[in-house]
Amino acid sequence: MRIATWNVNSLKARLPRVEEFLGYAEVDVLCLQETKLADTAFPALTFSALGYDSVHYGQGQWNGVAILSRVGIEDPSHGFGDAHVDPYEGDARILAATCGGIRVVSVYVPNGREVGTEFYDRKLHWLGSMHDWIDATHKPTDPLVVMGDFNVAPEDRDVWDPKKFIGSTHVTEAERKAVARLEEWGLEDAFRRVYPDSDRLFSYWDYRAGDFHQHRGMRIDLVLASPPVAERVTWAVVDRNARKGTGPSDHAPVIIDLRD
DNA sequence: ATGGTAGCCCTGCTA
Repeated sequence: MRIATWNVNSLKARLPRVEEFLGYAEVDVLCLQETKLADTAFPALTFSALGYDSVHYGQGQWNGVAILSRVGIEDPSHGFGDAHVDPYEGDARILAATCGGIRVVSVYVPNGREVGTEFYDRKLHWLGSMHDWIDATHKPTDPLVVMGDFNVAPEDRDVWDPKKFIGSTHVTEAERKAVARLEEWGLEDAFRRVYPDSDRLFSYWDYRAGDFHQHRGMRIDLVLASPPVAERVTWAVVDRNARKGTGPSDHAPVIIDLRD
């Protein structure tokens, strides 16, 4: 079983690239973030024609998350539920569904903008609420994968130049602790399981200043898997070709293979 | 000092 996550930075602008990706990548499950579409504009029929069932949780102009699957898609749900505060209430940032026996969660964590702003504080709050929601509704023994754009680089080796990021969002102790808390709960960074000793393996490159071609990137798109899923991981890759060519997203897909 | 690009829609805001 092959699963993948991709922040597409507008599915309307990126649909040809997503169709192309589905044509060669042989993914069974694909989580999308930043579709920037209303649910009524989501191209479910296009995906259906390619063999994928899909669910979408969108709001229109911003955010928006989706799950595509060719191994079934059941019991979709979105948001944290009434028991947990969503400091970005109204934003379409989290969607879950069961695909091929795994509870799959597609997440788009708030960016945080700048340290010291209310946006940064709400990002940390949002990550805390996601932890509490996961803890209240799942068990580490469940087959669970939480994947998407976390807007956090877990370690210094996950950014192109740690010195350049001092004082910036995505790398602060508090953000990293929020991700580490998910790992303490039982989720494992599936990409790191395959590449425990590698550095500078990025999933995002700013559009500006030729960052992609200068290898100035960050690894902020994560696949966090519970033990029953993590122990099935056989392979992982960032599809850097999807970041090249005409009209790419600023993120590349992260692909994880699981043994059956 | 604050660039550089892309995508959205109130050609400014968000990333």
